[in-house]
Amino acid sequence: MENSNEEHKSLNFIEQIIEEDLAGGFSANQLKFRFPPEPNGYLHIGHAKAFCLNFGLGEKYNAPVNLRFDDTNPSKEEQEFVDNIKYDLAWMGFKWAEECYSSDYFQQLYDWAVLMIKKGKAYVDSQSSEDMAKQKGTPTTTGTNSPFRDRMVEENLDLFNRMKQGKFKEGEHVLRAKIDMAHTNMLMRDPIMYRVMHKHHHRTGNDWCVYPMYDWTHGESDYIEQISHSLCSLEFKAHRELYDWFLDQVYDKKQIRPKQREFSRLNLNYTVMSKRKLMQLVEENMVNGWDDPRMPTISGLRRRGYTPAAIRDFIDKAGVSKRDQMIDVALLESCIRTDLNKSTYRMMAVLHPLKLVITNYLEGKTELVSAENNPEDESAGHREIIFSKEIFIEKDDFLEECPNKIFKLGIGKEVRLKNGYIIKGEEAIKDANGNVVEVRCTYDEKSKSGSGTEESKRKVQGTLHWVSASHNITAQVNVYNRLFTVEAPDSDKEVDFKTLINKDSLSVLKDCKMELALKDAKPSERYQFQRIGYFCVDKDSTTECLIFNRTVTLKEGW
RNA sequence: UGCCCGAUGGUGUAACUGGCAACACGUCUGUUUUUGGUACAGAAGAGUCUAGGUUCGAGCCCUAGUCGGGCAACCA
Repeated sequence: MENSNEEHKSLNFIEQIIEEDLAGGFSANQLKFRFPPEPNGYLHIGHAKAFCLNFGLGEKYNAPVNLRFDDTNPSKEEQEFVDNIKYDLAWMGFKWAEECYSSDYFQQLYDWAVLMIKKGKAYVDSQSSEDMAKQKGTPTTTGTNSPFRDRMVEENLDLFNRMKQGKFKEGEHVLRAKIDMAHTNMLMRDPIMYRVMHKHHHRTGNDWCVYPMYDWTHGESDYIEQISHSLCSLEFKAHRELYDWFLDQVYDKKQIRPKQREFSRLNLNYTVMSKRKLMQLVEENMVNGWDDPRMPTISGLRRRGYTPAAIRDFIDKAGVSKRDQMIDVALLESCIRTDLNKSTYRMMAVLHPLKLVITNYLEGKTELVSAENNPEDESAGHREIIFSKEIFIEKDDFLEECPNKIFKLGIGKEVRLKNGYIIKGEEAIKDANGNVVEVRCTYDEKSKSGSGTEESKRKVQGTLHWVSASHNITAQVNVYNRLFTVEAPDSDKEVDFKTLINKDSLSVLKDCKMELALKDAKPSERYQFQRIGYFCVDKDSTTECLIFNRTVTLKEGW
């Protein structure tokens, strides 16, 4: 059918590059992408931009996307991180074509390096890193050649071989590409390709005593896997020149030549995104682990109650470009509200209970009231809730002298109890300090919700959620707020970001009263607590003590 | 001081390759509502960093400047 109103979704600049390549004759079935995390930390919302982009492109063009662990530095990398990264990606709903490891290519990389030595394109340098740093020059001054730069091929071959055999100590020798010590791009000044490391590798064990550097490894790995478009963040822009140079050393024109392109990384306000800083928060116990619901990690967001759909929607709305982006966390929150609004059951839970006694309600009487499970979804049906003479309402929903325009219960003021009756405040019982500890009220017997009576249709200012005082469960609620007090905790290098942590980022409420229907709630289930927000059952929850994490508040009015 | 990127409402992203600056989030109004939620209707808010130039016409092209970011790990 002709669709003249078809929404023309504009392409981001990466998609435009791909479209241009396609228009220029590149075959669509040669398109191939990759997501290349280093297994030295947990995935966070910033990585989500990269993996949603790559896997999203794979879905859009029906092209394979490899998951490649960039594991060239055994001193920082661990199997634990590999496992968690895979778990997160699978949870997000992404399917990789192949699970690859840069370490799978160590032999090929080594062989190529030997070839480069033979062609006079690489040499073994035997200086200290300090000396090499001095010779590197600065962005404005050229570097100087290493005294070992013109070693004989045979000597280079011999040394490199013995480096591999483990005959040297760490730091004694490195293999360098022979490019140009006067290059304006510092990365081109004879970059290091291999260093000696006597470390156990999570996959290759103790097979290797030399490990390749990122620049030498990444592009060649892309080439080996025949990746068509190698997408990375902006800080690698300057590396592109080296990426291409290394590729030139091994490139065969019959093969696909990978193309590196760079986009800006995603920042979220009121949090930090660097792996190093997140690691610090974990190690110094400022949070309870990588999956603490306050962390911007995928595992933290998951535990907080975020859904894959909401995260993907967020990344989609954030877009892809080449300028620094600091995205308002309100956008993330809007995405999860939109998703949860249509899917979650509405429940009644009182976080700060205040006892309310209906003086004219029969002692010992109970009745069932009907509640809609989800007004956004007719098929979700209804459930019944026990109503009784004594109930709990939210402390904050009672204001002794309450003006009519405020939607709360007051003395002499009427409100509706959700799904129940209209009540009128009569008396506030206080303790010695003047705190209200109980409220007495009367109810209008004819005002029962859904009864159809004139009285039930009365308009009152305010509808309160409630829980029967003798028919409820007590549960714990973790109320989470932003982890930092300022929008950009890491913007000022003079200020330690840890001093900017929000002291109220977590409050644990242990005496919350919830309706009986929540009794069998299971970990990771999500609910809306009416008038409060969205909550997710925590994984540490037990049948004896349910724990709910607040995902996000409802959009706050007034 | 060198090189490389970038600059569009508060935030983010568009503007079909030069033709009245749009969308989302946020903000504010109103309507509906047994959630101060949702839904719906509407409003405010940028004249596209600055100055020149090319052009009938520039957010898009050119030049210079300004501002922001990146680049000198045996990290990735």
